Amino acid sequence: MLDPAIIIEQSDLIRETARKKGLSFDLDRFIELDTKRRKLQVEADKLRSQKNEANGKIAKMEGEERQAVIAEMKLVADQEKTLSEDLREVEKEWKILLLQAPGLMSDKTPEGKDDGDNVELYTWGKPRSFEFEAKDHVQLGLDLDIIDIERGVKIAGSRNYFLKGDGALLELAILNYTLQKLVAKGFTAFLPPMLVKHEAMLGTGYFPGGEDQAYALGVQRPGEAIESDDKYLIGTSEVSVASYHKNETLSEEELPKLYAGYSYCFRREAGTYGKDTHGLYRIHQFQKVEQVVLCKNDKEESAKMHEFLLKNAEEVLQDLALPYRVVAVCSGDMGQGQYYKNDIETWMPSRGSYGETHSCSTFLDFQARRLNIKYKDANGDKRFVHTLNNTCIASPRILIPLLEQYQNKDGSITIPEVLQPYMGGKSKITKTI
RNA sequence: GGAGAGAUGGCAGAGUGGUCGAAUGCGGCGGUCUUGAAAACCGUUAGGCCCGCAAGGGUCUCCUGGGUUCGAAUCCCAGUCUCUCCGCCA
Repeated sequence: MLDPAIIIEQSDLIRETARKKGLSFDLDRFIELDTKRRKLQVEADKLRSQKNEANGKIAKMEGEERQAVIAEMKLVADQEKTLSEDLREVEKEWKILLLQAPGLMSDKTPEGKDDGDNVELYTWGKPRSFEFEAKDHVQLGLDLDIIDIERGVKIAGSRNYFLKGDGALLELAILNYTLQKLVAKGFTAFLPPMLVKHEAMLGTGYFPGGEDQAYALGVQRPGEAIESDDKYLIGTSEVSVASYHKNETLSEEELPKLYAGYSYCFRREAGTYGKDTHGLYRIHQFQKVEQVVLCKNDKEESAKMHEFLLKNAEEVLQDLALPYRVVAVCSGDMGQGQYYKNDIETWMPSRGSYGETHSCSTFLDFQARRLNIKYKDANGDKRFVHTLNNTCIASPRILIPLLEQYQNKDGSITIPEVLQPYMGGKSKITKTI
């Protein structure tokens, strides 16, 4: 959410930002409503003030005089009621629009329409060249009996899978390794709720707009029965962890908060029919270790944190010796609330390209305003924190490059050294039976 | 799932229709005293919105949303959450 004052005062900038991000935001309507809202509030406040003044007096009056004033105030109360209703109506629409206003955008963000316009900043590592015919992760998983997509689909529908045996253990190893690494860097580990209230989705900026992508429990959809739970499955632990301090005022000394959320993530992937249907790339359920940061309301500070989060994720890929590149996400591929965003794309041999595995975002105070998370600064003033987040590892997508890059000619998979302690010391995944 | 109790400021806790945004205590902050500290004493100590260059003023908020009333922390309705007891259960 933007500071409403900014929308009014810098309307040209906001209009431009909405255009660049490809968002529709009815700025003119917002300004119109804002003007109306102020006017109505001034009038309503005046009538309320009249009422309050009379209330004190009526208590002390008696007889006819009292009855006369009460009769008079009855009229004022009626007027006030009508006016308040109008005000409430206007505010309602005003708030809905405010939630749709685009967050500010960094100068560093390249302008573009979609992910095709993202700009590569640098690469790390070299894709492996195979001296034998390499398999893709689906074939490897099937042959080693560690990934079972067919049965996953049988049980849970399209875009579902089982991880099995060493496949299951490997995923846990990667996640555990990553979490430990973050904890060693000062992060606090979180196992957050995966089922959250509407306000958490709203506060982090996924709603309104992203309702299609979230699994909802007990919420009425067209043609479906109504149930009483109004709960949503998170698409990322960012939703729960960033909301952790909702409606709280922190002290400046305790910032930055470095949080590592570990959870399953659920995504409906609506509107992606036919896209990335092969293998474990685009699926409905995965596990992720997410970095979430709350820091001071200072662009330099959040830029520093952004760099920090990016490097943490890169380190994990470097530990795993997986080649990757970092891109600057362009305006059109960025979310409503994001100020600056980098994706890390890891080399995936079977795709013959880099595929998105991480997403690092700076929000400034966009989320903090919605979540009402403040801190008291050195002057004693209350300010909204800045929030950031970045994937540290997400699996099973990361298994795609991992399995494919680490495969051997005999069909076995070498387990990266850093993961071996998390796999009971095992160094290879081989065919069992 | 059944029965009951409750939700008030940072915390504890009064207040059951009329100057109540709210007593009191604790905590926090500032000060007096002190070589320093403690104790004691004095003062101060919520947030949102609106008007205003500012000083300042108005308004809203006692879980949330409606309602009754000239007037609601207090009365009514709905919802949420917490606690206790019983049942069920990973």
